[in-house]
Amino acid sequence: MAPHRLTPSIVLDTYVALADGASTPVTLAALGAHLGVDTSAVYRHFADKDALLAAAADHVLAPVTERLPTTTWDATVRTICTRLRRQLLRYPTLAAQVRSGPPLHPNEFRLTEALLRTLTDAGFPDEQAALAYHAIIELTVGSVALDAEIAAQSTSARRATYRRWQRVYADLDGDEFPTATRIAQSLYAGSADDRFDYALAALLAGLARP
Amino acid sequence: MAPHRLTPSIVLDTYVALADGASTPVTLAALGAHLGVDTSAVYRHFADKDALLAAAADHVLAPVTERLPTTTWDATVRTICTRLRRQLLRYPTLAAQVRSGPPLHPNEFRLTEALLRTLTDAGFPDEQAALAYHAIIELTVGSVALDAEIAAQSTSARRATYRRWQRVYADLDGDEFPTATRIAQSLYAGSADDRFDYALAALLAGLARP
DNA sequence: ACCTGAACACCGTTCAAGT
DNA sequence: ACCTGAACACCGTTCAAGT
Repeated sequence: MAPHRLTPSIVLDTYVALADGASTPVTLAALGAHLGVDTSAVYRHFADKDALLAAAADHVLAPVTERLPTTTWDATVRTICTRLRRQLLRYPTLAAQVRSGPPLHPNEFRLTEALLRTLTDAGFPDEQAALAYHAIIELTVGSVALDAEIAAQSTSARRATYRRWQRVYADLDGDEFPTATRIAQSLYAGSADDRFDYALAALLAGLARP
Repeated sequence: MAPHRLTPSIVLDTYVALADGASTPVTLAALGAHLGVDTSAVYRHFADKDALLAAAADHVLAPVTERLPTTTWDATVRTICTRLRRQLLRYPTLAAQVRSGPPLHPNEFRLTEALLRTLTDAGFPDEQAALAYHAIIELTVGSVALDAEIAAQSTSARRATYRRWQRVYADLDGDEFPTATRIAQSLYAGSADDRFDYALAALLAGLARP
């Protein structure tokens, strides 16, 4: 069925397709099955699974820096971060790879350049641009780690989960947890994307006025 | 050697001790060996490894809310976040557990209450307190996911790693990456803790002045 | 009642043998 | 030159058998 003549890019594309929306790691067995090839054949083209994951993770970041808006600096930053978050939430098993190390691949370099360029063009001195870059990346990439598990669920399942958590807080002992019980219905309100947007807006506002 | 009479808290304490500073998952085999007990004996006291991890993660958060300062609201928030980050960096294999779900254990409830209480006392309306809480947690817990791998290294090894990364950016093609190459020496400057403090201060400033 | 020990399923990885 | 297939190490989990 599938071609028995592998190339790195065929392996990569197939792996990315399998990782799309996958909340548990994609095994090499699954990859081999979809390629119509023995599990071990992949080792001809990638040193190990980690190398394949790294390549796949960078592959998925390509859309992040395409055709960026040039209206205001914070609109550009928000676009980059929203796209980055979106891609990482779509490929949760690759997001771990992006978190684990610094951006040392082509599309990650482009992402870094775009953010740094936007910040320095906006008037941030070099050192503050670097600190702002780190802050923005920590919030954006970090937020994915918190939201990934829930993002994989359907919209209705997600809302039900959030409601369940709200109830847990509402049902706590009011003497020990007066604030949590009182504002339980405000916790996990709206979507995770909304909460991220709010956090990013606050961070950018704070970075601009130190 | 070790007692063959297990209790949940003996299992828990031993597991936490093994997880201290461990950058790779602590296996049940390692736990059994240190307890002087067969691997499978743990299943008498915890449903599975996930339950053990959850209990260990919460156990480690106990110091976060002890004797909090009551000077200013942002000093309190910073103390909570610094302690939380510190504990999660110390136990990287448990940090993943904290990230994966919402705070639904005793010490996590205390942490949530302390943050929400501090924010509402500072004058944040309920809805904004909840959004601020989520933003603060995303940055703090998320930052650990990015810094954990490096934090496990010794100070000198860490500095060498940062210098290596700076050189990678400095050596990029200057035409395609003009900004990254120019400010390469400002990237990964100082410690990860410094960069986190900067990010948290900016976030808190932005949250206070929406 | 609690632990042991063998067994199983799963997964990444290696390597000699095939074509 | 490239893939197959068997084998290995590792890890979480189950369960009948021991005491």
